[in-house]
Amino acid sequence: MKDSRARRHRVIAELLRGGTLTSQEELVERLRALGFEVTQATASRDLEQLGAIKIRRSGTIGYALPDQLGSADWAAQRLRTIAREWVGSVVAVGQLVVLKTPPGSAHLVGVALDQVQWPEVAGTICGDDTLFVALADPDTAQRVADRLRALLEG
Amino acid sequence: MKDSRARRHRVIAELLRGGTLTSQEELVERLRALGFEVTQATASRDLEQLGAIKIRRSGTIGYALPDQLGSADWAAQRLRTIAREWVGSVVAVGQLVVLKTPPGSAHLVGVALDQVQWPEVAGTICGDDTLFVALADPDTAQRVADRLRALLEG
DNA sequence: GTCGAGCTTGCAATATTATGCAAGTATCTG
DNA sequence: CAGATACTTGCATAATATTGCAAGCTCGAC
Repeated sequence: MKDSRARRHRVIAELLRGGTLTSQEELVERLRALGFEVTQATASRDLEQLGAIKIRRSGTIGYALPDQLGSADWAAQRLRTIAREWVGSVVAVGQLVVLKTPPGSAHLVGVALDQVQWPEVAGTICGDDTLFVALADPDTAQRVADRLRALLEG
Repeated sequence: MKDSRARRHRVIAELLRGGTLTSQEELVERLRALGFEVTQATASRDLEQLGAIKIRRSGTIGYALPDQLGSADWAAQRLRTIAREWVGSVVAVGQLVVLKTPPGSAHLVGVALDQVQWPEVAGTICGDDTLFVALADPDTAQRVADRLRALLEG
């Protein structure tokens, strides 16, 4: 039984990538199905060693590797939740979209926006309560502003 | 008591940025000190709504906002842990550093490496069991390779 | 082989988190 | 204002996760 832990970790990393692990008990079961007999305590330690994080997105719980935070649906949901709570206004001006937030909260929105990785978005920069989103041209800015506004309502 | 939740969320976001929250109970206490009387149940829901994640780095538990994963010490520790387990060899060749990992695990290492954001590293690209790290020139490559090797031993 | 140091794991108990439900509040409609 | 609807929160409890400890391995030195 030499270094079964390394193999196990490799498998866990794949499972995490799959993105459907909702509890350590579930991980234990999945591992058992693959021939690894371990307990939940070990699962806990394994997840720590892999640097896995626990995230919750509207209702469901899950473990993930840090890089998966950019994964499309999770990022989109987060942007939606965050934007609804924190964004006061959305205005397209020239090639920019300007968002207003409560004081000190622009950064929060900026990060969520960065993480969805919309291809049109060249970059964002946050002040204290204001956020600039840089687009290629006024048309694109208009489109992105519309999409953001839709997000706030939908 | 109108929309105290929005204010509370703002405060929580700041506390998260501080980076020292280790449990929801602790969050409740910190909030109480700031004049917000809520229970752990609410703290749980608040953290979900903010999209906070739970991370563990060698020993300590903590909550964070997703963007803080890049934060220096956490990223460094993760790289170290990951590299030790997954990196087989480190070779500098010309302006590249080439890392070998077990099959399928290169990506894991690549992400950890991206996240530490070493300034010399121009970029990384991962195959299945191989990882190229691009540097400006052979000298830099040599230095980075050394640093990586030090990480594996230390 | 035998001993010891250093790891890994399970067990069991503790600690922490999540959530169904009901009560309390605000909001809207007429 | 009355009634309906939608949110937010606490309480209590269920569900999950973490950890001290002791047992069992592995490896290297003698």
